[in-house]
Formats: sequence, C-alpha cells, structure tokens
Amino acid sequence: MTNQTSQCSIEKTLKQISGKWKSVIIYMLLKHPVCRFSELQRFIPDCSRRMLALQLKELEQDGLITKKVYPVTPPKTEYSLTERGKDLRTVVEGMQEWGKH
Amino acid sequence: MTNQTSQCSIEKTLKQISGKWKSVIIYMLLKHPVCRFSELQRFIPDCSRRMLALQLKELEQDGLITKKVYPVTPPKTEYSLTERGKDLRTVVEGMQEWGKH
DNA sequence: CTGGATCCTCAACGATACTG
DNA sequence: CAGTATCGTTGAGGATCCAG
Repeated sequence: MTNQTSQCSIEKTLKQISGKWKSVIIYMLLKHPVCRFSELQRFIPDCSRRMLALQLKELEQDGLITKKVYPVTPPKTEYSLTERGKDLRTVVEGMQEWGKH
Repeated sequence: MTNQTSQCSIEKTLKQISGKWKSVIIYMLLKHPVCRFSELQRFIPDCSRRMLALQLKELEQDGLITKKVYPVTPPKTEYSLTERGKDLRTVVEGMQEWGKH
C-alpha cells in the first residue's frame, strides 16, 4: 500500500505557466510589481500584443495576476501579481538563473 | 543607458523543459536517480511510450540527462540526470510544491 | 491605449502497429 | 525490453484588421 501513485503536482503547475510568455510575464511583474499593458509590451518586445493580452487573461482567470482598470480615456490598466502568483517566485527566478547558464 | 533590455533567460529554460512531460521526468529522476525506461513508464503512466522516448531523447540531446545502454538481450537502459539536469532541482521541486497548492 | 475578432499555419501530441 | 515508423488530429500561436 505504498503511495506509489505518481504523487506529482507538476502537471497542474505546468498547465498554468506553460504558455509561451506566462513565466516571463510573471518574472517581469516580480521585478516591476505594477505594470501597465504597454509597459509589459516594452519589457517583452518579442511577445505580440495579441499574445500578451491572451496570456494576461489566462493568468488572471487562473488567479495568478490581478487587473485594475481605470475608467479613463484613453484606457489605462494595471497588472500585478496575486499572492498565489508571487508564490511562483522560486520557480520563475530559478528558471531565470538556470537559463543564464 | 539602463540595461532595460529584457535580460530574460527564461525563454531559453522554457525551450528545454516545456515539453509536456520533461519536467515530470526530471522530477522522477531526482527522486529515483537511476531509472530504466520501463520504470519511468510506471512512474508516469499517463505518458505514452512514444512520448516518453521522444522527450527522453530531447532531454539527452540538450544535455540534461544521460543514457546508458547495456548491450544485453533483452535490451536494458538506464537514465540519470547530468549535473546540468540536477541544477533544475530548485525549479522542478518548486513546481511540485506550488502545484500541491 | 487596451484590447477583441478572424483566419491560418505548423508543430506538438495521440493512437496504433512494427522491430532488434 | 526499449524503442521506431506512420498517420491523423488539435490547438497554440502568428498576422492582420477592427473597436471602445
């Protein structure tokens, strides 16, 4: 009766951060706790506007980031990490360090 | 002249571990340092044989794992992490912890 | 400025069968 | 036992245009 069942939660984590830009977005929000959409665009120039919006929406739906919309013209939004999102610091910074080689 | 260029190595890390089962394989090899192909199959039952072989091959090509083949019949192989692979411990275990919620 | 809607492509992945 | 070969599907992501 050993609990040899894979006992692996990695798959769930992967589902939430495996988007092409999600972990980068989280990383940027760790370094810059409050970001406008256009700021994130500048921080991640290789990510298209469409993809940025898409990944931000998914991250928000998964409860990793919060979106604050100011009802002004032109529109202004601010993104920041939830606590749950901040908890990914270890993972995301680990990826950054490892990638530096 | 602030080094505002994204300075982000995460994308490279992502390229190497973003396969559907790669991080799980690494996790299993952290817990079981030497594994045969069939052992990994048992540890990760949701991963098909084809995918397992594929991801193992890519991990090997990227220098994250080592494959040892015994020239016997029937064939016997053993997989283990390289140092580079072991360096992912922080990331992979972080994913596991975070996923546990 | 911050998105959404549409269309399209390609590579990741699954299912199945075969092999030394 | 430890893979490879082949075929088919799907959905993530790119390009472009539209909108409040």
